[in-house]
Amino acid sequence: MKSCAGCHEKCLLCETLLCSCHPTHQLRPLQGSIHKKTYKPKEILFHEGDPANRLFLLSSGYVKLSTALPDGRNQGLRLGMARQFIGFEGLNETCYSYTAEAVTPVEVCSLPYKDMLRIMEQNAHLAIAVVDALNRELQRSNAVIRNLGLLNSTERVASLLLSLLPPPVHCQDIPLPLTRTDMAEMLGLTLETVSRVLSRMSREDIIHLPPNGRQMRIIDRARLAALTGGATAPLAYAVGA
Amino acid sequence: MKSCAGCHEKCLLCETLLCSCHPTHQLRPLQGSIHKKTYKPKEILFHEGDPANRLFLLSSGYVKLSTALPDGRNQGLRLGMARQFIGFEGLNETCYSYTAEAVTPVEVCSLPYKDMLRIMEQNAHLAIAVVDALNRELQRSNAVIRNLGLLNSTERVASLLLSLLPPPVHCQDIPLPLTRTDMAEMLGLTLETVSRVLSRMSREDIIHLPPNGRQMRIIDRARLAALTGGATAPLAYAVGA
DNA sequence: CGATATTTTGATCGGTCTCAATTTGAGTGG
DNA sequence: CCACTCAAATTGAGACCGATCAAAATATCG
Repeated sequence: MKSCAGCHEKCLLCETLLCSCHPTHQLRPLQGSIHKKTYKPKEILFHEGDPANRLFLLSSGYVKLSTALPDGRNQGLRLGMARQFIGFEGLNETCYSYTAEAVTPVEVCSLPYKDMLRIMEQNAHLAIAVVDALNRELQRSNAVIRNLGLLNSTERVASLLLSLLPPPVHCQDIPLPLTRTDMAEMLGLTLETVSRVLSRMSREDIIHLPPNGRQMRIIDRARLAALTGGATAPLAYAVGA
Repeated sequence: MKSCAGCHEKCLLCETLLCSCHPTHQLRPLQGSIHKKTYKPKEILFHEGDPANRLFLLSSGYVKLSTALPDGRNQGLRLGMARQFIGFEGLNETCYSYTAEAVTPVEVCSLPYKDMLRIMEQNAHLAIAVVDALNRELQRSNAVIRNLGLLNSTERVASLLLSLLPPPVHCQDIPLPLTRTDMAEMLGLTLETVSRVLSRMSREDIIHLPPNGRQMRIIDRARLAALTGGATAPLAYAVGA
């Protein structure tokens, strides 16, 4: 974990904060407390229940956020993507309320809550930018709730796949490797059900499943969209800043 | 809809804003744009898709927030309770992303987004208070996602009932009338399933169902809690500020 | 009291889970 | 390069939970 003091052009957190801090010098004293770190796939950023005092901003890669019941049942909440905050909910708590695990190589910046609070106190524009970001997350959460409450297994899988596609309309490849278990945990299904749905979609030439098993390609976006049950809103996993 | 200029002691929005506005006079010019309004049960505050330009703060009563798919399937998102914001997510959108309907007599204050933004710009403490509130909502949403993804019908109903009980531990009565349909829509179940689960709980003397059918009383909180599957976190519907 | 909405309850159906076996792929060391 | 091991994915058979359809019972309200 090294300080971020000298990497303005590469550190998203610095960048974000600097952008919204008109008197730039306000930020200087903080740069020592902003840290940049990389994680390999399957590495844990933090566990649910860990004492929380830092917030993270994802520079690149994907992070799986999940929460569990005492009996071990595990539920995926969302995928953290570039330019999103992670662990912000702990701001006025003592513990993280979910687990964050890298699913790809990941770069994050982090800084202590108390420093973030200090910056927001001094800079209302930044605080408003944060309000904005949280509002967007809330909308994503609402879409997830809708989908879990209303969609059947096919609709859920279709929505997930579409929401994982990056914005360019012509893009076909899903840019991250999710196991059947990962998908099942996000969708409130079992891995077998996910596998069956994907197999059927593949059989019907809607998607292509490489022998690999994880990476996937969308062949027929229109037919896939027709399977979502009209859950139009990009299911909240994707959508960049 | 009357102005709120003269009701500092009764208007939660004024109160909230005044509390966090150190130079109180900053707020004065806004009071003309803060409006107080009351709604009767079943009245709609706003519909999903309506053009959005005001945010609401609930002074008293309960508001059901829900979102629908194009084919009509409807999903409850949460119950808005006293001291919570409603319609905040539209802050940088053009439309409300869900429908808000009173389930009890309701008092709300509202003001235009642009005024809220102006106050936040001038007052970072208020903006931080908003960040706080949104973080709490996000945690509630995460609990809802967890419960929809992991819990069976009995566990869902039990969690809902417990989450509807106001804080005092000895309190037994659920303070708002929800129809079976309301509950089903919040829980991702059918009204028949909800009815069956409630009937069984009543038969086993865990709850009491008045002939009324809507108001309910918790008889054995411990046994009800044992049915939640360890979904400890108050299911995010309740929990006051 | 009659009309309507809501709830309860029953019978059946179907989608998803569960359990199990098999297949496939990735990594390792000979 | 080929066995071997281990993890992940696929596929099948059966069970079960909740949905669906239908009817009866109970409230609410004019």
